[in-house]
Amino acid sequence: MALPKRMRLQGHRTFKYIHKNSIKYYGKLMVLKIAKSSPQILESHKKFNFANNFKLAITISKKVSKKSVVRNKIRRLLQENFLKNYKKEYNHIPYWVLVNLKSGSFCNYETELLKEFQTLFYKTGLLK
RNA sequence: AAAAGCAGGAGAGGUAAUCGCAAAAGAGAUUUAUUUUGGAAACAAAAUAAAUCUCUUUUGAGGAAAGUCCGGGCUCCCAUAUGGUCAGGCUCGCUGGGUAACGCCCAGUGCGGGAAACCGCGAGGAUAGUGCCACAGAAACAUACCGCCUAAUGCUCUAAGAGCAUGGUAAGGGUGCAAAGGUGCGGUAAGAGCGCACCAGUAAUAUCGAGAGGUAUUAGCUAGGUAAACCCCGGCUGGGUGCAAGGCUAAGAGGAUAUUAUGACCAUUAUCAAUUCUUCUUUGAAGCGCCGCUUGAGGCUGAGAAGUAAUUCCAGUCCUAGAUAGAUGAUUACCCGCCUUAAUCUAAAGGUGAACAGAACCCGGCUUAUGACCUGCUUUUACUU
RNA sequence: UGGGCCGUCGCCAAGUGGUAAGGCAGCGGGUUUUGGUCUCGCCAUUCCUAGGUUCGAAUCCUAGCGGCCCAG
Repeated sequence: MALPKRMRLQGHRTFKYIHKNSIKYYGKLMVLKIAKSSPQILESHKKFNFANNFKLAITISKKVSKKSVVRNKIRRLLQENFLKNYKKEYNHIPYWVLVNLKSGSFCNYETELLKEFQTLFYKTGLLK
């Protein structure tokens, strides 16, 4: 399971925008950053219809593990878990979410990761 | 026989289905814009373009994609007619060949290791010059500490002879990683390639080889090590920049240069417009919005041809990832392989599909990582003779 | 993706081929009724790892491992 293209965040500017103007929710292993969508940024991508959608991105730093295989596995795990709880009605929530994994060893704590991910999402109150 | 370790080899499970992701192609639907046709008009139809959605088909990571250590392609900037020379750079440095090129590969030579099979080698020059060689030692490159010698010369004592000086020596001792080729015999006052035999090297000649070199003969010809110290010799090489290279798509302002035009005979200077180059600013953006972006020194097959081989040539066939906060995942079934249970065998049940690891402009190498399998070697344990 | 720097005792470090300085910490002794201060002694053996050059490498050369920083 992977995210379809319309739900991904794209482009340098969007990430700059989120880093500047966002509400942050801290956990032990990760940080959630949430911002209202600003579809003006995406006009240059020439995809007008989905600019207002709910969008998500997951970033994992090299400090988590140096091997890109491990980082890919973690990303897929989180995306799968997100898509299981996701419904089509949520499509029209105009928010962008960025999940930032901090440094640390994740290899043994897969279940803990997923728990944190869900509790943090519950805190934000976006998906009900 | 089993286990462990080391080295090398080929290879990196297959087929089908469901859900999900990416790219390409095709079909359909919706919306918007433009054009054409019909019409008095409303509008209708068709075509094209853009955006979105749905469906179908095809395709979708590696041997190292890694490290970024070399060599290229491609790219722009600087220099430049072309060629040569010099500087700089180079872990380039036995010979011949291969390659687009290489510091890579193949074959040979020499040396080192080994009983052998075989394995390894950065392998030009130390009489072109300079530097360094701690401690020790007389001395680290040309000297004499302890020694050895009185054959020669001088002096003293004097019967032979002894002592001292001038000397002669590099055999012995000691020092050290290293001390004027080594061992033995002769020779000598004592010694010394001073002479001889054998061994190591060097040079000349002859001969074999395409060459590095090999073999033989002759000549006493033999002055430490270090160039992975500077350096010398030969060889190669324009310098930088790396796809975040570079190019394209809005508007405005300034600068530079040349050409054309105007006025003047010309030059110079001034003005204006266009082109070109370039800098800055603005806007949501001008770093993947689009191109570069994947057909290339390409892959596969051929007991094809040439060659010892690397490799090249020929024929046939195929198009087989192009993402951009970054697609390749999950589940199930069968086959195949392995393991365990059980065991005379067959059959059966269960488990497992791993290790290293993820394309980011593209190729050729090198290096490093790697489970199970095959081959070889070593060690340990058990059994038999 | 590209580029640069570094690795020496538990910590901070000096060391440009010839026995690996020094400080802090630690351990032991002395001084003190006891502790601190002071003082004396001890403490690197694989200089991140593996090869090579050399008579001899922390240092020179090659390959790897690890850490930090910069560009955007």
